[in-house]
Amino acid sequence: MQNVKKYFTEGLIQFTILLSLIGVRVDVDSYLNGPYSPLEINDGPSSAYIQTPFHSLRDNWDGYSVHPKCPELDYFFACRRLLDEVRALGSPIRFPTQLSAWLVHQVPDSSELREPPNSTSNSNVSAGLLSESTGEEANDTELLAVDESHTAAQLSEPGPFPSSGACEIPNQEVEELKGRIQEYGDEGREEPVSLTQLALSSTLEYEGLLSSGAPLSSPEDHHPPDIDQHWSQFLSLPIYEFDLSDLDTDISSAISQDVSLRDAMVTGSVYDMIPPRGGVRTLVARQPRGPLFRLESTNSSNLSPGMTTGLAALPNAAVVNGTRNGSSSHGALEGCLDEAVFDQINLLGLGGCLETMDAQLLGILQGIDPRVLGDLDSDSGLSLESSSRGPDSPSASEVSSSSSSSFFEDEGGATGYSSEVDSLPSKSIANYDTWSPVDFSESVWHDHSYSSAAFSQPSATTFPHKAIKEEPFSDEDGEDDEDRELSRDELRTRALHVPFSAAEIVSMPVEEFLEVLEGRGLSPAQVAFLRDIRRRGKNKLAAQNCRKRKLDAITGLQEEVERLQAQRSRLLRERQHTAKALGAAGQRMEHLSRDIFSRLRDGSGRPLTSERYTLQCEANGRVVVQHIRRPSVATTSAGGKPDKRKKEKKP
DNA sequence: TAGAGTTGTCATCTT
DNA sequence: TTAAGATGACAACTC
Repeated sequence: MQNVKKYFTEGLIQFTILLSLIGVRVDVDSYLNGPYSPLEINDGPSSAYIQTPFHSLRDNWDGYSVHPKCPELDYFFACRRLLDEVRALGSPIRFPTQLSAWLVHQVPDSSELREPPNSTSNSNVSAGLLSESTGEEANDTELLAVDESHTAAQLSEPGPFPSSGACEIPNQEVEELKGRIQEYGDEGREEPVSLTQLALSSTLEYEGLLSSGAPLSSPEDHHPPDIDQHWSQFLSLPIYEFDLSDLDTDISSAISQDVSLRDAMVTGSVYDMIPPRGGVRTLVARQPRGPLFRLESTNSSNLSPGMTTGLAALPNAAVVNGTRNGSSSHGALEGCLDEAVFDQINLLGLGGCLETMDAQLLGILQGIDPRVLGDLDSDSGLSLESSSRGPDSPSASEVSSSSSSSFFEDEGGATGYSSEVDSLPSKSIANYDTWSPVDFSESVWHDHSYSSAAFSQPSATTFPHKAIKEEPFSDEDGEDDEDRELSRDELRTRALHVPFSAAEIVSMPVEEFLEVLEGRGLSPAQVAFLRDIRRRGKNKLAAQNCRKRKLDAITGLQEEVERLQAQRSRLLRERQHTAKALGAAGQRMEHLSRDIFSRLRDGSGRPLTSERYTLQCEANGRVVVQHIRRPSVATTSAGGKPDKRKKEKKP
């Protein structure tokens, strides 16, 4: 209340002084009804424009003077500052910025603030203002003194500037302002919603805040919930809301896109089920992803016997646990996983008999659509090329012929269409059973660090190789089918009578591999060959992983680009919205100016016109009526100098 | 048949 | 020093 009295007293004194200086008569009694009446009429020169920075005005928000340490000079500096600002308010371009300073705090109308600050409301407000102004001019003489006091008090209400987030206004003042706005609105001349849109001081300032990333003051501490909501919707929060919403969006989109990505570049999740060796599970480089499991679980219902055999070779616990672990982070896929697990368990039940698989089951294998096998191969991290090397593959004969021609033929370039995994049920396995003292079923589960899909596929090596040899995948020439199913290294392995398959050589731990090299009495050629096989196999997987990572990176960057584009478009919309709000505020300011001028009278009792006078808002919320000095009237400006000095000295 | 995509391999570098 | 992994480049192949 002391602040109110202070402003009242100061305003009244200034008002009286200024009136005496310019000779404008104002019905002072009307202002005595209101608590605030710092309406001043300044007739001083306004040639110079001085920009008033927001930060320099912060000391005035709570009614403090410019120099709180010098109370005795408050009045002097306040008046001087007031006059300076009045002079500085000559540029109409600048007024919107100052306008926002006080309009921000007079907006709060609960009913209106709940409206989203959309362009529709702005346009409506603008239209309403225009229509009101026309009708109001005709009713100038009917205005009441009480209304004048309210209007003047409303305009003179001291308030914070938006540069600090407009959070300093007390709730009491907010409520008071609400009442005034409502009272003013009851006259059918106001739509506070337009003022709420002035929360943005200017588009540039808003962009500056956005670009600088400076957190806008949270309105939560001082504003009613409706104001908070409005602010969060309209002003600063978009920055954070963008991020959060975009983050959510990105996550969801990333997941959805991940599905397609995984489908496009499926890797062998089957191998994630490989039980750990020595209790350490390291085959997790190919992360078990939801879409991958979904894909496999979906396919599990249509699993071919080939897949069945592959899964059958997996220990039950390993399959279940591996699947569970892999799906731990994909709760939404658990249903599919359960289905997949049950399918796999069922298949495992079948797989238990696979060790004694006979020609009857292999006959089923013959009925497998090669494309299905190809899909299974594609699901593995390692390309098995079975899809391209099916019985119907046109290149099969070529590979077969080339590979059968010479095992030591130097095949430069890509030989990626040789199937190593398909070669597993091959002669090398037979040789392995004959030669290798190492338990193959154990070596298959060697948990090598590199995530190979292909080398867990050796579960297929649990096939009775004899049966496979007896029952090739194709009913065509059996020998050619076998050969073309073998990779180059596998064929070489067979040729060299190496007691290991290429898959084993690659998948076995380095210690074991060294033991093989040293303890087998292999010839130097065989040793070099085994090293080459191992190197190529590992490099093949490394290349696959590398490509997968590259694709992931590309996908991630694409998602980032999409997210940033969406954010940019949203910011552009916000800027448009802000520009509209600013325009509406300007129209409203014009309307209010006309309203005030229609209530003011000069010394001869004539109403003030906007052509001769202009309203300027000060930092402390006071409104000053300033006489417009036209450049053409040079003598007037010369004569105005003494007035200015007088005004400056008067206080 | 040209071109894009896939895959294996090699060479090289880094860890 | 060696093994393993990562990655660019190339070639073969498929579609």
